[in-house]
Amino acid sequence: MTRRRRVTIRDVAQAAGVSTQTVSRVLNDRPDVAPETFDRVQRVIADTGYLPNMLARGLTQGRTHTLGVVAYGLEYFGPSRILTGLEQAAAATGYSMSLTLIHRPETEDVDEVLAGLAGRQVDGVIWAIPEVASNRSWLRARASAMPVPLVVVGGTTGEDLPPSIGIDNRAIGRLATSHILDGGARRMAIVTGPLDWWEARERLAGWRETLETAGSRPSDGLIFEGDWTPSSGEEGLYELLRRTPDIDAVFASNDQMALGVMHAAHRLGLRIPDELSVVGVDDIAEGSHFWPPLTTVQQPLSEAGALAVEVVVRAIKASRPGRHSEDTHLRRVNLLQPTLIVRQSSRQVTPG
Amino acid sequence: MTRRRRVTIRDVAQAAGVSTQTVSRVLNDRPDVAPETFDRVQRVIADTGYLPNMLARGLTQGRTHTLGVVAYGLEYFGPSRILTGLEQAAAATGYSMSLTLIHRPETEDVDEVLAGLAGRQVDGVIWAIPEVASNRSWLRARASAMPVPLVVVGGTTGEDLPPSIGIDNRAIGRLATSHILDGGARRMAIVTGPLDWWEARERLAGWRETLETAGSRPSDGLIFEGDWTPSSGEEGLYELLRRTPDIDAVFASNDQMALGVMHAAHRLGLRIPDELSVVGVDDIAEGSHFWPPLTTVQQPLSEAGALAVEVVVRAIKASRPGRHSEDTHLRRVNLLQPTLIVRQSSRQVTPG
DNA sequence: CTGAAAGCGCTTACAG
DNA sequence: CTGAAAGCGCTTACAG
Repeated sequence: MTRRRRVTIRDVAQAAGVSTQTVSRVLNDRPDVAPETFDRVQRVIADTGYLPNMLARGLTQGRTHTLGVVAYGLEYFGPSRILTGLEQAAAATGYSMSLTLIHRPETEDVDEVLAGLAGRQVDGVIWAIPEVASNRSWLRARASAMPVPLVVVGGTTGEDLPPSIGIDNRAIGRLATSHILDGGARRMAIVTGPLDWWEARERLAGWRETLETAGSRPSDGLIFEGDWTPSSGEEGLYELLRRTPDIDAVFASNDQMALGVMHAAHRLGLRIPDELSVVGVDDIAEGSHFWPPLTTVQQPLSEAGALAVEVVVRAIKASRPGRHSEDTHLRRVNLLQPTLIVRQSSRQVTPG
Repeated sequence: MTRRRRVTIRDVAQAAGVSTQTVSRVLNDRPDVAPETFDRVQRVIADTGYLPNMLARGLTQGRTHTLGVVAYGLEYFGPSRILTGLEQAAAATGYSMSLTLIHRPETEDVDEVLAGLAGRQVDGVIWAIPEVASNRSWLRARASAMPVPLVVVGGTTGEDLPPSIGIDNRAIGRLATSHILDGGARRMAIVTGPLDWWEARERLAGWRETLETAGSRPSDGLIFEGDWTPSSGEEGLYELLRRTPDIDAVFASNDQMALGVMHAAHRLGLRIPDELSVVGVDDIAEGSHFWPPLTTVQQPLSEAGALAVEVVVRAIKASRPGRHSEDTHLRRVNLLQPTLIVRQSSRQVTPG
């Protein structure tokens, strides 16, 4: 299948009997074209199926209307939702998306990823990698060297880092923990995510804070470090019960680990929620049909993605020549609030 | 933050005291450069942090090393795995990925999506949209009008359609059904996906075929059409039992619906697998920790994504001038085989 | 082994 | 309202 040469602006100009300049005016909807000329050119464009070459346009205009997105772990719930939010907001704003996936969140060879995006002349970069280990510190150096704005989604950033959009993960821990306390729990354990993840540490901190405020002692024996998988949740409950047999509630830092905890409870013959309250995080689609249906904390993930696009697009516009306004309306750290979803895996306040 | 002007090939040439032409030779690793010159230029490149502008390169070379990917339903298991496979294979082959998400699989306004990709000069397109309703028929017309190769992943295509990579969904139905029959089921129902989906119809056909071969009658009363969600699985079991009270096994066309079926069974006090065998499809991460752990059929999804990249890249190379070889080594329809994963939700063959 | 010229397909000032 | 010229940042023949 031989592909024929593509139609160019010259072909259109020739067919319409005008200069390429005039065709360009029509393409860009400039006002100063005679209505008659406009129509004629438009007709030729439709007839020939002409499509402007965006490479050429990008080369002359110095912008590509493309956002570079660097993400990790599309197979997980959070990242895939964030990405969906990103893509839709980008499309709605007229940007297309160049996606690069990272294999490990704490990887260090992202220099070439950023270089690749810069070489492809993206107008801005959205960094959708969770904060793990020290992967934020090298981002600092890289981000300032980038020729275009960069925004982080999925965590927080400090003073000298790019703007960020994240979920208030400490609030997640507080919401889950107070709900469990309200249900009358006397001994609440936690299965955390990997503690080199910021999100995992924050959820733990929220749990700890809330317990302390309530006058309870969040001892280390009540903490089990999982790895986000159902298996680690299962293992977690076994281990926690071994250490502290009278546990009557578990806050699992995601729904998959909560499922593992419930699985272990079933094996041990522990009734949920009567003997063990279980609360997760994420609100995965399966949660409402677990046995029993899982109480969980929902995060506004696609909203975070959408906001990231909004912020980076605003930064792009602010950085264009002719506009040297301070970006005061750009908050640097944005934290969105989670929502508790109560189902049957947690004991409720008993009236009276 | 004012961004300084980017370094161009001219800057490098000037600093190294050579022509841009020579710099270009170094960039592209051409052999005919004096070693000394090569080193000098390379050093300037490193010092200045020069990055070739890919737009300019694409404009002159007529290729962008970018693949356009059109996908649907990233929040679902299948699509997200396929996308992961796609991205990794693309990256490994030196291609970057321009991602567009569709909101409904049977949508008709994808003309502008394809036009957008063509305008951005992608070297090839991967169409990762499931076959729903008549969305393949309009693809036919569009695909042949595309100036670059297009490959479909996630279904099959006919004679006059682009090459396709898919999973053998009929085999999925057969695998699940024979496994259930082997376990001694006497009355097996099915909860299908939406029947305007090719995958759903094929899994149903595999179920039907297998039952017929076994001498059983796959009556319509044993078929419930779900919508892939856990809720529809739950509703499905209630309805099926109403119609046929002696059902002792259900093949659910995905794991989420299988979860819904198990949920309904728990509510009804039906023991799994003793009174009801349940088998799903997908092998989602949660399945191994359902109660009981779910028997399921796994699909090689990321392999399908990787193969799609391989096929489209081969087509790209074949379509480049100077190479008019028939693409005989390119099978047009590729069907990958699924694998059964046996856990505890299905009755096993009892020896003796 | 190296460079001057032309061109990829557009848009941006600049004239008229 | 419209066009001739120059240029975006590269690479591709073509000379030497």
